[in-house]
Amino acid sequence: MNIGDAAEASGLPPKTIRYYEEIGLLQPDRRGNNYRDYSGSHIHSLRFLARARSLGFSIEDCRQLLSLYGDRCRASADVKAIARGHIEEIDRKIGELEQMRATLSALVDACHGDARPDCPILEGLAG
Amino acid sequence: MNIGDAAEASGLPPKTIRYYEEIGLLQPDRRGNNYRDYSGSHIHSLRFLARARSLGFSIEDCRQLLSLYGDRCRASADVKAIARGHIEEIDRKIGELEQMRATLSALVDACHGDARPDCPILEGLAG
DNA sequence: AATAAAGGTTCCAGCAACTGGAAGTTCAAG
DNA sequence: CTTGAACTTCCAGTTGCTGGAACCTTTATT
Repeated sequence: MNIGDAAEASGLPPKTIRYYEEIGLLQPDRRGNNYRDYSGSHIHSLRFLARARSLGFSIEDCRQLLSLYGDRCRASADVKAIARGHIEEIDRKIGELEQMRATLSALVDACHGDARPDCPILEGLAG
Repeated sequence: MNIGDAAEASGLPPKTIRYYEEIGLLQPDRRGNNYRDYSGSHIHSLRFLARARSLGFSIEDCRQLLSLYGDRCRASADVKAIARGHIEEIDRKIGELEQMRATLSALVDACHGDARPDCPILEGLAG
């Protein structure tokens, strides 16, 4: 299967798939014409990667998850630990964003937002 | 005022301050020895930038906000529009993260997380 | 059979917003 | 006078791709 079809099948752009190969996430076979050749299990891995990335896992997390995915003797505890760590990270980010949102939205509410130059938002930023 | 003191006064690292200069956010004076020289109003701008960045405004947003901040004839509506746009962006990000969190946390809850290889998280990622 | 279009290949550059490090001034203290 | 801190510039690396150039192979059309 050519990279274009692999892209179609996995939902990842060809560029991204080549990039994943470059950083050693996934090594496809090569055909006589030097074209990459993706098997069913490659496609499976690509879809796995696509989902893991869409859930916000870092590339390094993905590397570990993929390795655990391919390890028939893995302990589910290892996977769970990575996922838990990632949830904590997500919670941290959500917290930060909500903090920003609250501050910002207080400033926006205080601003009349018309043609006059007086502006509580800028004043708030100026401190 | 030297860059080290400006860093101290603004809370931004010297590297960041130089970077802001490089991208044209803020032009300090130069002394005879080629050292950068920051005035009170420079410090004010740096603190403004530090706060705006900590609220998640992009550098380009900051550039506009800083320009509005320095414009005595600005309309507060312009500022409010930028801030509103940014809040929307924050809301979008929060939404995405919460979506991820929900999916991920369902997977984590389904995973027994012990020494056995059976793992709903990996199965979920595999699709 | 010739050719054009589509899809493959490599490599290099760039995005955001810094950050680290090297190599070379200049300044302040003892 | 020397040591060390703080300053200068420039280049490389971070994360995770993405765009483009230059070239090769396959496929479709004439």
